[in-house]
Amino acid sequence: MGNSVEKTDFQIAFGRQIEKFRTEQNLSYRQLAQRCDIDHSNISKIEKGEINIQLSSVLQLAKGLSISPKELFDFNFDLGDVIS
Amino acid sequence: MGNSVEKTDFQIAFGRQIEKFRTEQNLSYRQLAQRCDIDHSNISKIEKGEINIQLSSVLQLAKGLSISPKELFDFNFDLGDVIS
DNA sequence: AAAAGTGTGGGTTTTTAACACCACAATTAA
DNA sequence: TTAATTGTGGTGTTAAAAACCCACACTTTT
Repeated sequence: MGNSVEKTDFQIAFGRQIEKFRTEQNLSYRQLAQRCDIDHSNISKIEKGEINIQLSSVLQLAKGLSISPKELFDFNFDLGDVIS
Repeated sequence: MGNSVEKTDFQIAFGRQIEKFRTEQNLSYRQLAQRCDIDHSNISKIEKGEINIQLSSVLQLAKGLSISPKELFDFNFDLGDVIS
């Protein structure tokens, strides 16, 4: 039932970044979706850390938010917590 | 024959970053592979921009190179060139 | 009140990367 | 010379992202 994919802390932190930039710009899921060619329902899942997106999607999100990919990763994250 | 995935400028630029950090630390593919749980042959492909890796792999690479994910994206890239 | 927009979740199909290998030529070290 | 290491390709399997759709309760706008 439901998700076979686990949420990782990194995915969740990344998702929060997307949400932060999206809300700063007063964009809805559907509006951002239109700008970056990602389905609005998937953007919801990305923000909640439910999917492990690819590099191409990172780029699309950066484009849709008009920021550099680097800024999307501008958050604190402890690499020591990475399991494998 | 060969690759179904096209190299994008972004993948290539990202790959160059990996190569830069890896060579700065005098690591071979196999040495980096050991540190980040990614097969050495795949690291070769990532550096050449041949694969569209996932967020989890970005994190593994950052961990293997002992740098923040943000630094991996610290390169110039013109979002205006993004097609879709 | 009606219409439009919102976040959210479900489901299906197609695409594709991760993964775990193997093989080999060239280089470097013993 | 032999052995080890390196970068580089190829392959088949499997899990999951991406793309697409829809539906619904709730809020905002008209």
